[in-house]
Amino acid sequence: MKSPIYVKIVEDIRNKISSGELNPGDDLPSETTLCNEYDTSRMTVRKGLSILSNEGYIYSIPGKGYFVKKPDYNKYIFVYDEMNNLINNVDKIELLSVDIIFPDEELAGNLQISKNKKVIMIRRLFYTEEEPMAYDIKYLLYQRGVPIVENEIENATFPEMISNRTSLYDLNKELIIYAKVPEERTKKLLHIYDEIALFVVEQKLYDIEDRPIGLGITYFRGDYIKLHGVSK
Amino acid sequence: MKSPIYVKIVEDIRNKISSGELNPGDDLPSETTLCNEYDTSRMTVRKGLSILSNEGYIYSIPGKGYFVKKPDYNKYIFVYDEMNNLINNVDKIELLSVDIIFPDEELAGNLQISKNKKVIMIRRLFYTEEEPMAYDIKYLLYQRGVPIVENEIENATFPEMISNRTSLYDLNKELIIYAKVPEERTKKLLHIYDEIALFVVEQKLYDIEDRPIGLGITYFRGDYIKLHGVSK
DNA sequence: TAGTGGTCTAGACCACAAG
DNA sequence: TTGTGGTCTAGACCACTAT
Repeated sequence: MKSPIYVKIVEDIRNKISSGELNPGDDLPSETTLCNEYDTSRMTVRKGLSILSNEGYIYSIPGKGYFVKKPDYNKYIFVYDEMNNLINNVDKIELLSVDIIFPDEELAGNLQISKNKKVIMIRRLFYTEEEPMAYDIKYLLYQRGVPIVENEIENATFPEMISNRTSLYDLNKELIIYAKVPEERTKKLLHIYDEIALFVVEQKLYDIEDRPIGLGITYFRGDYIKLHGVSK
Repeated sequence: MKSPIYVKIVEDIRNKISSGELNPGDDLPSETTLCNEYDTSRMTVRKGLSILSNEGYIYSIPGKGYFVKKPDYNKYIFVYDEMNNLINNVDKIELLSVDIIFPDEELAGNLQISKNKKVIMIRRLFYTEEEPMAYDIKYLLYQRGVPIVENEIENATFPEMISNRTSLYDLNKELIIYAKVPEERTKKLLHIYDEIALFVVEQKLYDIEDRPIGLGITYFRGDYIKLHGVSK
């Protein structure tokens, strides 16, 4: 029933911040002051302040003190995986092609390689309930000695595809999303006969030193996908 | 030049995890074992483990030990604000209307209110370089005594609009994004003459108890917006 | 020089898991 | 009963900031 002292400290200060009693830029009482206020040791006070700092409420400047931070009210967390979204999940995948190609200007720039480096191109079609819902292209740096296992490629998400050469813990990723009108070729692939918008997701993978590993572009039928994000 | 002991502990264990020497589900040495390995005190070991835990590499179970966590390789962080995106920023805003309305079925459901509760509807048009780039509608719960300051409404992002009644620290938010073909009315507003897709962002605001405060829908011209997200 | 936060110690007691 | 992590103490030394 009784909660730790540091939780009490966290709650008190958090309340003061969200109620407006403490405002962004204001300084907090010093650690020793809080030790006296809560009749506890410095390590306990620091544990509480460390939590508030991790939660983004405060920050500290050595030699000066703790200060209230401006809230980050434009940040959202999205869970994205080309196979699953808010309104439809992929239940069948057709592997259209796997090729070794030389990149054009744009792709070479994206992958930060010269145009004579080989690139693996994988094209797939995603289905849901027998209907094509997305056309997917991945470009991966070609690496000698790292075999392409078609079976694995066929059903893998992009991070999974490269998990045999880069640890998923070390992978940096980037998404760019936008809407666009489909071209004729894409309309055919996705069985689009009426006017339907495309929802495009470009996914870039980088290694731990931020060198590009791969580029993926997924063209979703606009009526088959919604992405969802939350603050906190 | 010399770094703290806990940093060394963090780096060592993080390396073991990303190199594959330690795998998801594996257990780590106990705190006392690490105390001996690094010839340091328990609080120092715990500081290191606490950082790894915050970074999502490990978790602990009281009485059992520390374990390696599966990486969260589908998570992305987006910074969204209806006024600014990867390719265009809003530089002029036209306030189309501010009305008090009664919600239809759908809106009442979204805001979790009955249909006889008043709702404020704000319609705006966003411009960039004299071109309309987005049509924006906000629905806010009507609160007696909280005045509508047109001047503030006109230029505010959604979280800013309600910052006088709910602390930005306590605000929970949700985004739903999708692509769609514009209706005739929207095409006129956004000066769309060719075929152009719409990029739609629905933004829901909740108070700290997750009660809805407002719903915003922004219809961007597809050629004027790209959103950007990163892992980590 | 006095005050601040950052690192660290060598103990302690507790609740909980497992054998 | 032993080992684990969770909480907490009462000190210490350091580097940095402000006066």
